[in-house]
Amino acid sequence: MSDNRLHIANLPTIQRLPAYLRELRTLRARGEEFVSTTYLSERLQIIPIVVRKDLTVTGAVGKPRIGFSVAELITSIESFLGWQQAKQAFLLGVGHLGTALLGYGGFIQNGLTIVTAFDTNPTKTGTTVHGKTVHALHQLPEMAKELSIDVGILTVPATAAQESANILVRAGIRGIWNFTSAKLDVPETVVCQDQDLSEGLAVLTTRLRRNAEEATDPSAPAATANEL
Amino acid sequence: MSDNRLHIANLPTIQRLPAYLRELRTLRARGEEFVSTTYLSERLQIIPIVVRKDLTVTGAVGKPRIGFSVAELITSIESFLGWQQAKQAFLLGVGHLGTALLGYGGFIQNGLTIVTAFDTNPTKTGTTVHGKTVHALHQLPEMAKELSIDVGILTVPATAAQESANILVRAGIRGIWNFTSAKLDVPETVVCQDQDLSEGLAVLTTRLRRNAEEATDPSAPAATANEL
DNA sequence: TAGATTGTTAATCGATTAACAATC
DNA sequence: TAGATTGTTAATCGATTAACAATC
Repeated sequence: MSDNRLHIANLPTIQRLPAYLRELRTLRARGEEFVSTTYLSERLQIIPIVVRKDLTVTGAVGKPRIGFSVAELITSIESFLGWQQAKQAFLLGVGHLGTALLGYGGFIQNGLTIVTAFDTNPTKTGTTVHGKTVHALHQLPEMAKELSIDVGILTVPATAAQESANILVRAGIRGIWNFTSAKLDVPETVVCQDQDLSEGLAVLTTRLRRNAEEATDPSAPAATANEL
Repeated sequence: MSDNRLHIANLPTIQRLPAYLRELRTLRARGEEFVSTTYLSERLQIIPIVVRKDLTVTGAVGKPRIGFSVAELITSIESFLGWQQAKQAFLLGVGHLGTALLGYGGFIQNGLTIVTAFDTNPTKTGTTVHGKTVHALHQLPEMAKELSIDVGILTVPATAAQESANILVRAGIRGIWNFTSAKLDVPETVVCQDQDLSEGLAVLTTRLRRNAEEATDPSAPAATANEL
């Protein structure tokens, strides 16, 4: 078990970190200097020991009896997530969802700046959506060379997803945030993160069905927080 | 270990089911009658044994040497997820994201129909967005009584999220799909599914950071599919 | 029959939870 | 000092993976 293990955090932990960060920023805005895992636990409905384990992973160190420095904890989490310096992103596909993401202001706090958008539709190229110019897709390689782009956000139709991903890969982009339902083939050097709404919907409807079954059959075991 | 356990599937399995379903529908459209787990495994980049375990959970039964009936497998997954008969949904908050979801055609295939939308902004109420009328929020309780609504989709600002959730709960809605970053308090009888973009972004940026570290330090252990 | 595929049982692995020691 | 909180080590639990038997 080498030291390298230290920097391998588990997936659930990583997914919980943004929630801590949000709460911590609220505390900072209120001028709070210290925070305990007990407090975070209650606010976020996560059991205390999980909070403690999660924070440990980020390298944050607390003071017994006092808790964690809010400012230090924010820095620890941000640096762990790589959110300290904003990643530059291209958005591909200015449809409904692409437009919504262009207008979403929250990404800046989460270390992501959408630099500009691309589309193949000539009625869209040249227009400005939420303050960002929409360029023709064929301009992407050239613009990627000039700007230093880390991430491509894919909001194109599923049928155009692989082709768009190929363009991003060829342009040297290292990360793809894939909002389409297509399963993409990318080289190992490129990270592809699927953001599939149907996953969340599947969990919701399954939980609904289970809840309904419990209501009609009280002998059925209730799902624990861990199960669903 | 009672028989009831059979209907408790694990979360990762549930999240993978929509991908199988999508692939199966493509096969059905092509007129394919049977499919093997080997095929699904290759198409979706999921190892065969996981596919087999996942399909077992839905109650589907295959034929050795032949595979699963595409039609039966679709039915098994749909019924497991509760996607056979579409759930009726109200959407609250017709901003960028709400508008995008109203315009998204894919929900129907995933057992969800957005019946109508609500907003507090008088410039929006009365208008039609992607074919759906936007009603004033105060009309919600009355309309929920008339229509049989299963799910509320929350795309309001985070600051209005709890208040909106309260309205939904009072109107008797049993499931909330929460697209805001607010952590909601709801009764145990109500299922609240958080759909938080920042979780996915956290995973993406952490994987990017790790990939970059591996590139500079080849001795660092590569993350397995399981880790991230 | 041979072999591809399903389905089950056991082993491994990792994440969660519990217990408790350390500390300010 | 007493006690709340951190941090670590061990135990439990569940999901993944492996091995293999069953079957058409």
